[in-house]
Amino acid sequence: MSDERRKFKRETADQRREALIKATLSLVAEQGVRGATVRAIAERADVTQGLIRHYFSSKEELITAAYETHMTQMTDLTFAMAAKGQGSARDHLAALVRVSLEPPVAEPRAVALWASFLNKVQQDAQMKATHERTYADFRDRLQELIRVALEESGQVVSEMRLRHLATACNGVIDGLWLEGGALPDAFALGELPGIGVESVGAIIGLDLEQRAEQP
Amino acid sequence: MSDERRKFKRETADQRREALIKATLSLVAEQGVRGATVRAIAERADVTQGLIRHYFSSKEELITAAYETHMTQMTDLTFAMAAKGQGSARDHLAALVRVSLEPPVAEPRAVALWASFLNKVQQDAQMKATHERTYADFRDRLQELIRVALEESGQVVSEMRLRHLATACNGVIDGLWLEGGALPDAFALGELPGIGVESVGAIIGLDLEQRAEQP
DNA sequence: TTCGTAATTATGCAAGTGTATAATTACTGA
DNA sequence: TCAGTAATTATACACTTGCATAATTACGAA
Repeated sequence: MSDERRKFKRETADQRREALIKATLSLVAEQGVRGATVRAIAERADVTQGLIRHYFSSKEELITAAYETHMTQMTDLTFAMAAKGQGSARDHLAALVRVSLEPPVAEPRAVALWASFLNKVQQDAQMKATHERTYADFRDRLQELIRVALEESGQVVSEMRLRHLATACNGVIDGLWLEGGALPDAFALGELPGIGVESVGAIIGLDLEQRAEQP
Repeated sequence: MSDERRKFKRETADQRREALIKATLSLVAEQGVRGATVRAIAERADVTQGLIRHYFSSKEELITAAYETHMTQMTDLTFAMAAKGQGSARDHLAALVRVSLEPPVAEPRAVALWASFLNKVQQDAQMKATHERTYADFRDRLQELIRVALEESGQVVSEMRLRHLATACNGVIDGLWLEGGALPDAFALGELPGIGVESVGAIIGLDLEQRAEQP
């Protein structure tokens, strides 16, 4: 029988890193950090385990890189999708809320990843930094949208008040995002975006559900 | 030197089970399910590892029991604290929201536990059942509070509408609870309960922040 | 074509994992 | 006081884990 050595193809460093990170994320989503062993990751990326150490100085570093990749992609994807429809600022804000609470942003897989990483985030300094950076990034962008939407309706609010509103809206959005991913069967289709738009509208004092009038 | 066998004291089955569950929960909260090894649990409960198998047929069973204990205690504690002040139904509802978003209900430890268990909950049938039971329990109780508060203000709503309102409020509360525990530094003291009361009030159409008038 | 080298595989190891089982000992009831 | 027994400790085992290192091989440069 074939005791032949396994054939392989050389890939660029970027391709291999990406493949390893992708394999890691899928495993963490399915089985938690616990299930993301070097052997399981290697198998899913279709390489042997030794290669992981060739691209990452430790498994810890791979996990950290995977987390960073995931978080950044999530935030970017969310704002990119919300920016598609070019309407009033109020519509833009409403769209952001909706997009944040629908697939592919809000889904069990993404929440499972978030939950699995939480422990490590609280312990590892670098992951904590990534976490805080992406959180602040999202809230700042949200705050700007709120500011413009309020100005559009003739309201001018203080910077402090604006920060408070953004924090509150961010809390509700993130919260519903988590809830939806953790309990996918608890909400009807489209129910969560509806709750989110209603709540955010109530907090900032704008009716987000009514579409802008036709010109 | 002493190669003496370790001294021990016999305890009741309940005490030992409780101690083992407590040790398990503290380890899971700190280090995730990964850190809750039989040896670590035994050490923290001040017994040797063999004893775990004497009280639980497997480590899996211990984890499941710990989850069940934690979830049930959380729900009961929340409603017990909210029921303390005996005011109007509206005040009672507002108190429930506040209590849910303050320590000791809302704190990093509790959220860390929730997140650590999420993966296992999605895979293990028994844990999934516990999860859904406690969720439904909380929402049903919340729904009843909302119903009475609305009736008190002269409103009668359909059962369907009531279920929708309870789902929405539960989503916001759970969401903010998660957010607060995951990002303890992102909110000022008392900010989260304020956001929660405002949002829940907006959803059901009652001003929860204004206290009931003195008689 | 051939040769050097970096990418990849293969193998081994020490530490940690859950579980099974045997050996002790603290307590109870007579 | 003194067995009996269940609670507890001690030990062993097979398996998995991350990591290190040696052995190969694919591919580009000359």
